[in-house]
Amino acid sequence: MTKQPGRKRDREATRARLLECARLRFARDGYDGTSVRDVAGDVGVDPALVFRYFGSKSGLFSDAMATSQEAVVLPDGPVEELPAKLLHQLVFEDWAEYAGEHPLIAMLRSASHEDMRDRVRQQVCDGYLGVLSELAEGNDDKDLRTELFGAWLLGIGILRTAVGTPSLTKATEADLTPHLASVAKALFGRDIPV
Amino acid sequence: MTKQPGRKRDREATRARLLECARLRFARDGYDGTSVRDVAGDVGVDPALVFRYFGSKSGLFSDAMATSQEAVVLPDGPVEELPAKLLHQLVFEDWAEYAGEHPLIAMLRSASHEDMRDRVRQQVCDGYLGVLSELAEGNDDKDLRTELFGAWLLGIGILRTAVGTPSLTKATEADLTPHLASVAKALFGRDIPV
DNA sequence: TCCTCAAGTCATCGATCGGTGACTTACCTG
DNA sequence: CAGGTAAGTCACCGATCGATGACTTGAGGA
Repeated sequence: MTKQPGRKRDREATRARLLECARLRFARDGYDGTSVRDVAGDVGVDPALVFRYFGSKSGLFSDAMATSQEAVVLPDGPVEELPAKLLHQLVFEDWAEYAGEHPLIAMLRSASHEDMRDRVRQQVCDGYLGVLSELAEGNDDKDLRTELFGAWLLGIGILRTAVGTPSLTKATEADLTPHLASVAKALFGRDIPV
Repeated sequence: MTKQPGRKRDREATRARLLECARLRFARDGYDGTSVRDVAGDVGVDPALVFRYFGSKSGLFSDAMATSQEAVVLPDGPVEELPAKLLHQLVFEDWAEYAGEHPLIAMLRSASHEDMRDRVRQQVCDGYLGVLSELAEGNDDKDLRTELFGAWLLGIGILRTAVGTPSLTKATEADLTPHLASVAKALFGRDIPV
């Protein structure tokens, strides 16, 4: 990712590399902890180029997070397998691109600005909660129970990666699956085989 | 909280006011988003005084968070009431001193530095998880189930205050208690009246 | 080959940050 | 009332930040 004197001049490729490095930096160090010079230095390019391409630092941030949203692939398949799949994706998948943390958890680090909060909420609601809502039945408080289950998955991810609580950090996916099933049954009122 | 020309020169009182305003700033804007000049301006004092009292910005941060830890009162009483009390304290109590958010959730905003992560982990483990562990029985994975329940409470707090998910934001304490009971029963294997 | 236009660079600005040391002011004591 | 001491202030430093505009360089077409 360092400057290579003989590389070609390719606007789109350079732009993509800037976005990639920006995603990693913003996720690992947060918005304030990342400077435009850092990102440009990772790509091996002059910092002024970042402003030519993205207008401002917040523009770079928005574009980087917008492209990251496409990278999150929501699982499909039988609804009974959704909790296990979401747990795997939120907690156990190796998000090397985001310094080992899930993008959502990493984004919370930069949630000081209001637009970041809106983006996280939209991604959570339209993405994960929308998938999870297929699990809930009934009309009374379907959405609430869905969000409660999503809160659990998010809390597990945060305690594991951001806080580093001992038992959850050591736990394997197999250690969590039985509890995943029992909590899913308690919230959704039906058996969820995992 | 502005400068009052006729106020007395009281080192301890000024120091306490600095810590109070620092806690609010750090919680609301994060470590990087808070400047020493901001905190000093809130108290109505010269920024240089902050360095005279706390040595550095990180010293101010450490002292502010150390004093905040004492402010967290862990509930006691019958173990059966612990989940409801913790839920109230983590989610529904009005933490006006910390811009409406629970200190733990606010601290995650400043978790870019490593010592912040250690402090949050220590506070979670020695505090909340220690209290919750009285709920778990058996020896197989007592600690894991305790952390799983703590993860849920933390996730609820984050979805409510930091993400702003719709149903959880609107939910009252009474809306959550039945689900709190069922999940506690699922994880701890015994009835928890709430 | 040479010209053109876009990709990329360079120099620099103004603001703000954490931090330092000399200075001034107010309170307490004798 | 006088003077010492601690609380609080002032001026300033070096570094870094986001951002701007003029400049240079390289690749492709006529």
